[in-house]
Amino acid sequence: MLIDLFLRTHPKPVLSEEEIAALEASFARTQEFAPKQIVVREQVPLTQCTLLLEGFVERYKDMADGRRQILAIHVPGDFVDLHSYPLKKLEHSVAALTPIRVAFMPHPAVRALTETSATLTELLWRSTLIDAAINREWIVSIGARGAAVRLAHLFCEMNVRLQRIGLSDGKQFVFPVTQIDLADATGLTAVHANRMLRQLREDGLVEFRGGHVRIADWDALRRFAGFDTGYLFID
Amino acid sequence: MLIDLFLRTHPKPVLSEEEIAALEASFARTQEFAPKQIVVREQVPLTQCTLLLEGFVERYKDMADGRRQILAIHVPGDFVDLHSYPLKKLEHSVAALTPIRVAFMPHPAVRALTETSATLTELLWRSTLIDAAINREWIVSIGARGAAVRLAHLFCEMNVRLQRIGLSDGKQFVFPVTQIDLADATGLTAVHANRMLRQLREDGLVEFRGGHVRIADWDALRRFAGFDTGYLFID
DNA sequence: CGGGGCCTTGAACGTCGTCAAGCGATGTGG
DNA sequence: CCACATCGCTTGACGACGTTCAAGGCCCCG
Repeated sequence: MLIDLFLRTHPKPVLSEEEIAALEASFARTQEFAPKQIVVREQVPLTQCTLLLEGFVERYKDMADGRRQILAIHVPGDFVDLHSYPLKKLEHSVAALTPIRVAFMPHPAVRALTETSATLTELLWRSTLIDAAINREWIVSIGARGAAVRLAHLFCEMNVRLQRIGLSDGKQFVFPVTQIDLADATGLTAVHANRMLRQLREDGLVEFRGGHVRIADWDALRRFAGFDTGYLFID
Repeated sequence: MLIDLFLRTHPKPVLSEEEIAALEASFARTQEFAPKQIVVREQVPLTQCTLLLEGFVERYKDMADGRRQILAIHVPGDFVDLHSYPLKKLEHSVAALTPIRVAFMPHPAVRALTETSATLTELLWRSTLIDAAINREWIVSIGARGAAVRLAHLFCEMNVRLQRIGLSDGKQFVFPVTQIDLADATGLTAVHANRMLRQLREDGLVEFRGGHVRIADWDALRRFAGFDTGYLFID
C-alpha cells in the first residue's frame, strides 16, 4: 500500500475502508529520482501531487545573491507538494537528498476525493496545515533561538518524525544531509554550524557525523532545545 | 456582505452565485475585540473559524525565556484561523493589534461547504496555503536576509496586501504596529530595528513613524528588499 | 593521480544584541 | 491640575554571537 506510511503519521481523522481504498486508488504511478535531482521546480504549472515513499527530500529557495534557504525536509509518508493542488504551482523547489521513490496523485484525482468524502478532504487539508505549522516553528527557531539551540531543535524534530515511521529508534537515525544543508536550513553559515555541532557533541547532547545523528541524552537535548511536540500535531 | 474583501483577495477559483451565497450564509455572528485582546489562544479546542472584517491582528508565539515571535500579520479579508478547521486547535495565539471586528464560521458549516462544492473546498484550502507560503517567505527573510532588508521586505509585503483591499494607495498606508512588534516579527531587537528604520529613512527608501508607512521610492525599495510578489499568489 | 565536495580549525571582522539613559506623549490618581 | 508611572522611541557604548576569509585534511570518484 502506497499510503501506509502517510496514514501512520495521520491517524486522524479516521477513515473508512472505502476511503482508504479510494485514496490508494488515486495514485497514478511511481517514479524514482537520484540525489540532487529536482522533483518540483518553482513556478512550473503542476498537475499532480507527489507522495514520498522512500528517501529524503528538501524544499528550498535559491536567492539572487547565491544564498539558499531550506524551508522543509520531508521524510517517507509525507506529501511533498500536496499544496500544489489548490495553488497550481509552487513558489519554491523540491529536490531529492537521497535516492527517492515517489507516487503521483493527479490533481483531478484529488478533486474527486474531495467530492466524495469530507473526511478525506479534512485529512488531506490537515496534512498540508501540519506542514505549515512546522514552517511556523522554523520561523520561531530561526528568529528567536540561538545557533546551537536551533540545530538541537531540528534534531529533536527529525527524531520524533522519523520515530513515527520506524526510521529512528529514539536514540539514533540516519539524517542524510551535509553540514551545509543544516546551515541552509537554520539560517547559519556552514562554518558556524560546524562549530555548534562540535559544541553539542562536547556537551554530551547529540552527535552528528556523516549523515547520522546519535542522541547522547534525549532529555537533556529536549530541554536544551526547548522542544515541545505540540506543533507536530501528533494524535 | 461579510466575504467581500476575502473574495477580492481570492478571485480564483471562480465561484458561482450559489457558492458565494452558501459561503456568506455560513457565518454565524460577528464580534468585536479591543487592541491587545486575545482572539484565539493556543492549545484551546476550537469549533469555529474567524474571518477578519476590520482592523489588524497578529499571530504569535511566546517563548519560555520571554522572547516573542510574531508569525503573521493579518489584514481585513483574511481568515485568521481557517486552519483550525482541520487542526481543531492552534499551536500559536492570535491577538488584536487594533480594534477589530470579526465574523465566525462554525466548523460544521465549513464541513458542509466542503461537502457541497469541491470548488469552495479548493478556495478555502488555497487561502490557508497562501498563508503558509507567506510563512515560508518569512523563513527566507529571517534566515537569509539582513536586518534592514527584512524590514524593507515586510513593508513591501504589507503594501501589496493592503493595496488589494484599498488600505494602501501604493505610496503610504497605516500599519498599526510598534517598533517592538516589527522587531518581534523580523527576529530583531527593538533597538536594532530602530536603527535600521532610521537607515531606511535616511536612504530615502521608506519611512515608518507612528504606525504609518510612507514609501519614498517604491522601485528602489523593491530592489533593495529583493521583493517579488510571486509568493502571495495574486491572480 | 588529480579534482572536488565536505569537514575542520584559526583569526579577524562586523552585524546585531545588551545595557543604560533620556525624551516625549499619554494616562491616571491624588 | 499636577505628580508620577508607563509606554514607545531614540541614542551611545560595549560586548557577543555569528560571518568571512583562509588554509589544510580527508575521502571518494573519475
